[in-house]
Amino acid sequence: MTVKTASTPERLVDVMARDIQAGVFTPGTWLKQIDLENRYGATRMDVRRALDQLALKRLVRHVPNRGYHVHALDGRQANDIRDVRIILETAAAENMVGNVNDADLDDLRRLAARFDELILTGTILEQYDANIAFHVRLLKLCSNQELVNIVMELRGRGPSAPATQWKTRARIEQSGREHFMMIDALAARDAVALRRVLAAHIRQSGLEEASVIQPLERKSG
Amino acid sequence: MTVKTASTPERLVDVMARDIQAGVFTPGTWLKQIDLENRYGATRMDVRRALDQLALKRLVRHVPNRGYHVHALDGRQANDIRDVRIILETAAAENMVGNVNDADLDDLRRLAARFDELILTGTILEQYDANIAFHVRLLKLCSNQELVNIVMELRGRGPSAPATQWKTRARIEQSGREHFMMIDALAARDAVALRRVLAAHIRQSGLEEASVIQPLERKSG
DNA sequence: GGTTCAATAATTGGCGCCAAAATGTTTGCA
DNA sequence: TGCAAACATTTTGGCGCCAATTATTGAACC
Repeated sequence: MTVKTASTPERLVDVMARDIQAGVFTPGTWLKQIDLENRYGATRMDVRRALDQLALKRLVRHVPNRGYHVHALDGRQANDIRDVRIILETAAAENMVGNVNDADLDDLRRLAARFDELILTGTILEQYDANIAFHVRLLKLCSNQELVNIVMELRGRGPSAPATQWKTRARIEQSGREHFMMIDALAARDAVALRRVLAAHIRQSGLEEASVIQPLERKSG
Repeated sequence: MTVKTASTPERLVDVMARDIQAGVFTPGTWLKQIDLENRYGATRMDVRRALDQLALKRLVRHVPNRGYHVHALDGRQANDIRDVRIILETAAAENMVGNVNDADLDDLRRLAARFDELILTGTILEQYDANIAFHVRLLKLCSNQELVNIVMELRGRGPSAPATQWKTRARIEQSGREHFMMIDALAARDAVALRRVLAAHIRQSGLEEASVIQPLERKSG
């Protein structure tokens, strides 16, 4: 009863990470190794290796002699991750504006349009994938590959699961609009505008709440 | 013939990572599993697990059926990592200035003084540890724990190995001075100055070359 | 004498089994 | 009937062995 087969065992971590992020396993769920090897058609050793790596990525938590369970990050961690993403992605904005060309813009318009289509017609998972595709393409404009890798990892760890992220139809439609606002800012080579849209998009709040560079929160007492 | 024993298998990755960063294994060296289990007194399974996690951290590279070898990052990666560190640590400067208190400053002065002592009397590894201790204490001033974690990881991955980092006595002495400059900036609650010193410290170059916020490099043609 | 090919030795990597621990269930007792 | 203790089942986790692949050595041939 294998739902998804990972062609290479190397990619099992990615498939599992995607399932966790997409909300297939809800936070707190205990991930039994037998279930996982059935579901993914993998050997026990591969499952254990993947679990270890997911624990290193903080996506799951390991309790000795009890197993692995999906890690639900508390509000503080979610806040911290979101702030780091804003720092990095807004820092990359200037670089992206400097690197973008017409072919990039065409690609991005196509991917943004596809996301908008799927708002109406697609499943949650399809929307998730289309959103990722857009953002990966966007990040590729940044010439700092390490920054891209870190942002991608944070995106996976943060509360970006569709289940928790796109709570309302209004919110997901707003995300679609923001995609086009990013493209417009890129086309205009307007780094400041791009930073504003990015920060707002990451905050998942209206533009009016977003400032370009916002100091981190103080230590909570 | 176990050189270092890892009390808990959980920490084997950390010990190995530290050895790689400290230059015990030079880049390119093939890490034979048998040698590793002898050196660290670990089982083969633990060694393999640690190797996998180090590969995930990009500290070693895996070649199927040939083994793992220490990964030497090219100049571009080193650049990218350094730039990300500058972005994150300078972004944290304001937060650190806002959080610091007198007890923190005392700790930092003590650790900075210890580093300076070890410049004269200590081994390279002792200097390495003292330097890490100072920077860990400094980073603890930042209330964003995720940012701290990422910076620590980058610090491990970057070209921060003593062998490559502190090429000259002049350079390591300059590092010691910069530690105190950071403390002075913190004591004065001067975030701008702290950013300048941090950026220069990470760049390992004189202050005159460092700007507060420097745009990332363009895509190289 | 140099090159190629084959046999040997060494190393990696996967697979499975079995012990230890924990959870859930049943049974006995007050 | 409620609680507690012992048993059975499930699940994790470690350990070792053996096959597959690669490096190395030696020999034969050109």
